[in-house]
Amino acid sequence: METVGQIIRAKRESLGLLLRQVASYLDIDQAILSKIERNERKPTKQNIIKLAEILKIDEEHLLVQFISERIAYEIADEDCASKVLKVAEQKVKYLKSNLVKS
Amino acid sequence: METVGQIIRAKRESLGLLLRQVASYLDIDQAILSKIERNERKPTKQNIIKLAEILKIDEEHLLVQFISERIAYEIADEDCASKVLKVAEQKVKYLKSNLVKS
DNA sequence: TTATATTTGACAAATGATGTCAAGTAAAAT
DNA sequence: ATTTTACTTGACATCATTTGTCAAATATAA
Repeated sequence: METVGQIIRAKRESLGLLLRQVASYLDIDQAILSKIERNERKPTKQNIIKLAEILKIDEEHLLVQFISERIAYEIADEDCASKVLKVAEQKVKYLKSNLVKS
Repeated sequence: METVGQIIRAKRESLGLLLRQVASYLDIDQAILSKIERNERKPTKQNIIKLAEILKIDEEHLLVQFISERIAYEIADEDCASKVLKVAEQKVKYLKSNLVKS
């Protein structure tokens, strides 16, 4: 299963872009991008949005991969991980139905 | 839908326990427990485990409520929340199948 | 070798999590 | 109506995590 870092690196290389080019577009140091691609650092949501732009990846798809990856790591060590996700879905539905406009 | 804070407060009151009694068992200030019960602070996982003990709540049930609540708040504002949870489930399965013993 | 690209680790700043404390409020008992 | 008891509130401290910078080390390619 491909990680977000792997997706990014593969796409960046296939486009022939350098770390420093992409990093400068994201306005971060290339060291950080290098670490993001090797799963040593986690990108911010803004990083993901910019990366989707410059690498021509569907933004929602990349965001879904990113957030679900974060959640998966959060709960992978719990016995009840699967139950947690089911209950979370119910809670999300409940929260969305009661969302107040900011 | 009941929050973890509400579950805890209801159970504590039904057992006739005081904030300071339960807080001392958790080894935290009663101010924190008061805030936890009113969803102003988030309990730690250890808090939850101790709370399940002293309040005679099934530990796994309370943990599931706690973790899923955290996740639900994390993603409730995303359009793709439901998709995120589905993908997260796949990723969890993948991670669990590759878990290395510590 | 030289130049270019990437990786690594030490460090710093900002943010968030976690807790203490004491003063404030509310409710109940005397 | 005072006093006591329980709870709430907000200012503050401490510590961990996140997020970033930078320069040296390494690897790759000319």
